Amino acid sequence: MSNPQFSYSHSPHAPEGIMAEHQDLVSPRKRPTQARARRTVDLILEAAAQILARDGEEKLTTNHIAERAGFSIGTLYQYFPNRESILDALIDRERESSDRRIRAALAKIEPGAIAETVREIVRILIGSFARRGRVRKRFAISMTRLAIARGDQTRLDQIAGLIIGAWRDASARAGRDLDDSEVYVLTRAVLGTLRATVLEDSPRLKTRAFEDALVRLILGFLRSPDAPR
Amino acid sequence: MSNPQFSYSHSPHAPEGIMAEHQDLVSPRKRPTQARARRTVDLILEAAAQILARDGEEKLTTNHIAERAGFSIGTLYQYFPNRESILDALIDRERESSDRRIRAALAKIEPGAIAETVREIVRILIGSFARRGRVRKRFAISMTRLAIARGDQTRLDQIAGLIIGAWRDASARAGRDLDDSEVYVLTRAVLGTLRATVLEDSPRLKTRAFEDALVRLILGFLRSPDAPR
Amino acid sequence: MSNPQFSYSHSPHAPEGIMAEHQDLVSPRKRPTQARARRTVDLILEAAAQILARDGEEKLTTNHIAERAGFSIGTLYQYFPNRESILDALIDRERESSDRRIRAALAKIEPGAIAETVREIVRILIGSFARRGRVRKRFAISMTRLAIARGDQTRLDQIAGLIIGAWRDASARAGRDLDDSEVYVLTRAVLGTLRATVLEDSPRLKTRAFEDALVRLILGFLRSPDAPR
Amino acid sequence: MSNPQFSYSHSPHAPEGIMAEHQDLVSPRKRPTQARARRTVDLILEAAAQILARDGEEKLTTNHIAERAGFSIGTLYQYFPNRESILDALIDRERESSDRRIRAALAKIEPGAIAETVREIVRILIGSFARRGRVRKRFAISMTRLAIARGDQTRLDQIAGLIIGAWRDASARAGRDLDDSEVYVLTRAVLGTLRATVLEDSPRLKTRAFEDALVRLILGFLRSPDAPR
DNA sequence: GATGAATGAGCCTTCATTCAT
DNA sequence: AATGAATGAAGGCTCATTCAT
Repeated sequence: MSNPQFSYSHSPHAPEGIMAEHQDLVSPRKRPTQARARRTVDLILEAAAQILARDGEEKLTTNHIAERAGFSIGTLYQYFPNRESILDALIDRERESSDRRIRAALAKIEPGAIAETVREIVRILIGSFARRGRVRKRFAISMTRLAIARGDQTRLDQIAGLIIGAWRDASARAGRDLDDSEVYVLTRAVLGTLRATVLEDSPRLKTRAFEDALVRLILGFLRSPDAPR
Repeated sequence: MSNPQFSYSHSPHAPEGIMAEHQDLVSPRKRPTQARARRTVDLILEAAAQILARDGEEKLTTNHIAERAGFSIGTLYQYFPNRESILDALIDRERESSDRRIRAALAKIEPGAIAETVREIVRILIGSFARRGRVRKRFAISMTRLAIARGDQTRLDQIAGLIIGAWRDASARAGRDLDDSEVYVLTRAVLGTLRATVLEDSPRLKTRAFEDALVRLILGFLRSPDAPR
Repeated sequence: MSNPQFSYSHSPHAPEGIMAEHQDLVSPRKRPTQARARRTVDLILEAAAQILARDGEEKLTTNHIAERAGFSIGTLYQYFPNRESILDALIDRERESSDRRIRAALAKIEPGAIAETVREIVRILIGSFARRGRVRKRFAISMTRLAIARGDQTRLDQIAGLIIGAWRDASARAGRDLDDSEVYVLTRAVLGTLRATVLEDSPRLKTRAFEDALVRLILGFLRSPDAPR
Repeated sequence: MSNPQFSYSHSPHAPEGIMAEHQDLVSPRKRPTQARARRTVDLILEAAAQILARDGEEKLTTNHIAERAGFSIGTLYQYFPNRESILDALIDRERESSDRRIRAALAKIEPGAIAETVREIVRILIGSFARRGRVRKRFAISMTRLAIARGDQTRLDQIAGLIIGAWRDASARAGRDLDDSEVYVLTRAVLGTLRATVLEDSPRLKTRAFEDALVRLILGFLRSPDAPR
């Protein structure tokens, strides 16, 4: 989370108690303690997401958001201290829902032949990116851009780490373990490919050939004879 | 080049003689004919690059550019029809200088063992991105974002294609050739990794371990037994 | 009315209840719902009218209007989507007040000898233009120019038509009726004369001789033996 | 001429010698004494006229004019002290050519029956306005607007006066002569009608019915029994 | 005589944010 | 709690005009 002290996402996993006790100048004007308030925040975020999807980033103004959400601009500022915080909350919301989906899928993988496990993982990742594309291409792209601009690793990267871990366990490999740089390169390679495919809006994403190539990339890397020199 | 008839980049490869005979009332802008004018254009682009590097994209306004360049806003608009065109010219300039460096380096590679060739290529690419990183991380990020937003594949992708080709020739491989999806994934993986490393401003970029891992990624992919399953 | 769905003139004839249910992101601007807002719109229009009168068309900039009205430029744009719409509203306002006055006067004419009726009408028209002249010659000129530039027939033309109709009824003429071209020429002649007199700022406008000449023009035309030649 | 001390029109009738001996701050930078200079001025005016006709008033900028004329902006300012003076010169040029045409046509009218004479005059006037429309509607409208904005009576009005005079002679009328107001109204009525027809871009202008109606307007006025009351 | 690079006030418009009601 | 009127810095851009070469 980019600013853990100031979260607007109401995910069941996000502890609500971290919030500051008293509000300084940058904090929200009002703490959404009541059910109605929570609903208002959701409506505002939903409006923002809609605008991002339908009209694009440049239309994502505070006034538009308030209007689309059906509130006055004043109300919006009662829940968010500034425009930035709305984007933050939006990104958090997105990331968390994405996280949940991937975690759930990973939990279902049964340990087995390494090739099978990798393919399963690849499918989950592709599905994760593809879903975004399905909902709203524009939204996905914008969210990615915003997250990157904010320096967010998009929790997917962490998850990618987990995947490596999962794979590590699943495999009964002989040779030495992957070192930091190798993990780093492998995750960036896979995620970078997926991101590029989404950004380019390539229809390849859902093809079998694409999946095969990604599997080949990972397995080839893992099975490669130890570091050349 | 986004607009071949109206380029501001003075690359030795760009024919200078295409100048239109007659400009109508809606044509972009005056073309810099005098030496002073040419220098002005360069100063403007340089100022834009500086702002991108030091202050970030959101400060890249026409007024700031003009100010930093030491000209009045009117002068800027004598040479660029609008803000967009400045970005275009900047991207062109960047891409061309990058292209030249990479091409020059590639030309020096001597055919040899595939592993060596791949390592050479990786070094060239890393060098290419490292230089960017050196100049200004922010600049690199912005340029990449701008190029992507414009649908530019950043000529690096084409070059990546060339690399694959070069590799193809260099190797006396038996098995079948790479198909489209495989080339796609391989280039995106390598470039994606490099980009991520720059964006994250990771010190890894210049380490031997990183280089090794990238080489392993490529060779592992190439040597992988044909399509799994 | 140039844009009947979005009128700023609070004429008693304009139904106020047409307000759109839902405005999308590109809709003009907020509609003045509160009393304060309504007053603001009026002040803005009043300021525009003043500037037109005192400083001329070229000073009629959005910034000047806002300043003279005593508001910030932002406020102006809360109620008008662009400069154009201010001019439109101004023209509407002018035309409606002019219409009302003329209609009211016409309603008072009692049927009688044609010569008397024509003279009454002429007096009403002169009065209508004279009032304009009183306010501000510059304003009148500008309004006329703007209205014409917009393709507006300035409702006066319609009214001129009504006059012809009224005259038609009033007279028990034998000969054939006026044809299109004749009506056209007669209205343009009368209105053209009045306009020229205002534009030239001629003191003639309020003289008896001028009134006589206009009456003579009209009666002469109407009584003229059928098609010459 | 709006500013007799500063004429750029090279009509054979306009005495060239009135020009000020030495140049003050507002005067042109250079007196076009040589043939080449005169040609330059003509080219500039011609360019301005073309832009007015093809692109409209809003494109009539000094830079555009210079460009279209094939000169640098600097050269333009060597012959005209400012934008205004170009418009003035343009209007003069137009008016003079129009004057000449009408005078020439009037000279050919042979004295005869009043009805015939009036019809001849009407035809000349219609032809004068129609020609404008034929060449470039936009140009005619713009010129008229510019002339009016400048308070020019467009010499046509004077000429209209001459026409009345001509008619006066031609007719062997009994009753009293026309008084000032009557002349004023009659000329404004005729000219106003013609102007309106051009501004409205009405196809009526060239019809026989229109001509008939105008004739009826004039004759009706002239034959009308003396001022009522 | 001619050029064209340079100027900068000023135009229209947007939008995040505040605050009185 | 909510409203929405008001704000004003800032952005992109135009164009008449000047002046060194």
